[in-house]
Amino acid sequence: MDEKFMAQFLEEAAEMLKVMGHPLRIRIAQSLEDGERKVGEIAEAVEAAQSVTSQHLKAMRVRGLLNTRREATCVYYSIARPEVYKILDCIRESARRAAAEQPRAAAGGRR
Amino acid sequence: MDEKFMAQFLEEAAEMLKVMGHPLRIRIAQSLEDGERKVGEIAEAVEAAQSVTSQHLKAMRVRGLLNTRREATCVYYSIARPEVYKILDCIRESARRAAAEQPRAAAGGRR
DNA sequence: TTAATATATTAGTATATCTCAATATAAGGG
DNA sequence: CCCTTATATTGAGATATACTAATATATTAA
Repeated sequence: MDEKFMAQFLEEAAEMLKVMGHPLRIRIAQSLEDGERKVGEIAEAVEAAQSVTSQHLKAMRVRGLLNTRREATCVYYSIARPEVYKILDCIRESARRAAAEQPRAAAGGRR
Repeated sequence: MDEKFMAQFLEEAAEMLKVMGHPLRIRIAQSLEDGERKVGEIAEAVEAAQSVTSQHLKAMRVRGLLNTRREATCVYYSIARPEVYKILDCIRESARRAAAEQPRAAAGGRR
């Protein structure tokens, strides 16, 4: 790969990570892991306002992370790139490690 | 894992991704993949000013992604968390995919 | 103590991001 | 056409981030 390609690719990779670097957007991605969902369903799943959810969905879509499909008045979003699953896996693995280090908190045990 | 733990973990995971979501910080991480390096070496490797490099290193350190070790006047940084390697792998895989889709650009072939 | 080297911090400014509330658009039903 | 439902966009204000240039700190050597 030549330098220009690599430099530009780095920019895009960074964008992708940055977009995934938001709690709500991670939850949105998680809510789409089992397949496509309507905006309303996603908003409910992540417990965020419709407007906020829509904005985050757009941020993920314009960077190519999500696909959309319209059906009547509803818009269905789905995961468009394998990187999204990879990142979710990475997060889960990280959570497992964190849980192993903080067993009480992770188990919900009282202090 | 209880909800509070999960919510807090999500915050931290998001922070981690967000920190990695910067081209220079990705390059810094790459420059540390084979082991620890001094700040000056890192700055040279990523072609950034000392001040800028130091600031980004700090951002990564305070989030627990990097460790430091002082030796005389030099400070050595190293990767502290497995997630960093994971993310770099994810990026490389993504680059491979992108290269497969854009063979000319990726190969540096002329137009 | 002073100088030299390596690294860190600060201040200032520009830009980006997030959230909220309100409003706009799109599609279908009556 | 008007109304309803679903989604998208906009504007405002608050906060965060990035970069530059300058300065401060730490460690060692002389």
